[in-house]
Amino acid sequence: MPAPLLVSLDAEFARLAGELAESFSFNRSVGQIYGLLYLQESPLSLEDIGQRLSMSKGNASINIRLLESWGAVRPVSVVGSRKDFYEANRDIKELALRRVREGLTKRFDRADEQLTRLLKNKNGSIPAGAAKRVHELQSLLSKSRKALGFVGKWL
Amino acid sequence: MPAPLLVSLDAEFARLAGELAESFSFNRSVGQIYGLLYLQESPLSLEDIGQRLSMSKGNASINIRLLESWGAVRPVSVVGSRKDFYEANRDIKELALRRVREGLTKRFDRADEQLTRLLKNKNGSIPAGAAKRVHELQSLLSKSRKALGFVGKWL
DNA sequence: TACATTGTTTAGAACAAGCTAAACGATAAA
DNA sequence: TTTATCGTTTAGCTTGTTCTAAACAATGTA
Repeated sequence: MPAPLLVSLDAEFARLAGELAESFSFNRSVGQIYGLLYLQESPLSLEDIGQRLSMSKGNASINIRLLESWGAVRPVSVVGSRKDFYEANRDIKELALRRVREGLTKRFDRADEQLTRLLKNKNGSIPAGAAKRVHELQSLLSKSRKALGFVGKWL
Repeated sequence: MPAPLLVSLDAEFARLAGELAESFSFNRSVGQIYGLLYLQESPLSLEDIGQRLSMSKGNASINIRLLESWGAVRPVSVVGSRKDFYEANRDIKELALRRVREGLTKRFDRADEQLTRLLKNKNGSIPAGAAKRVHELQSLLSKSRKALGFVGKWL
């Protein structure tokens, strides 16, 4: 299938959003969907989304629920229609900050916990140097967790 | 192959590092290699690394060069041996900050550039609302780029 | 020079992610 | 109740990534 010669602003914008999403290790579809909704004046249905982005409704369904779970899109009811409509939460700053904070907090906590367990399990058979380095790591984790509270302060 | 009952601190720590790396969308091997080197008292050769982590030397070679390109490990010469030896750069804070800053700067710049080109190409056929939103985006990008200069200030 | 030792590259196997199309299930309308 | 219209789930295809094993290249040594 040859690429279309003239694409709409929406489609092109969604394409870019898909690429950007991929560069952040999201999948392409969530980026395209969010990008499409970001520009709309009014909410779109799943069917709209699938058609405009040439993607299956199954795929649209899965990824719109992902976006919903992050608070990146909101379901909107439309009178006279049984369909689900969605609109974008355009506060990207707030969205991104929350996601970064939550994601990092979770991983830092998990890492800290695992290191503590490791030290406990191997207790007695740990070379002094290694123990020191693990503790340095935990100290960095602790500082990082605290610093997360200030993320976005300059935005 | 059954999992060994008693694993060394090194091996277990490398395993955790591999998992953590995966959670940050690196590959497992770079995490394991860096984790292994992080704890060592003295540099290890490629062969050492492959053996201790049960990975092929080809894989070790590729990923150690990746780590080297990030400044996460340093090659160290050892007198009396032809082998390449490596030690970890343990300044994780500096490593992570630089990587985050560089990665984000690159992506922000690219996105900004693409948006500008988009507006130019589609000029005339852009709804007012859409144009406003694209400009809001660019404004956020600009602020974010400036904020990157302050990342890590609280660490 | 011939050989041994080391790192790199390559071919392909194994695996994981993402997507489509179709089956399915639920719900509202007739 | 039957039918039509939706969203969700599933099975399987495609694609990209990661890894191993083996071939290869480079370099030092005898």
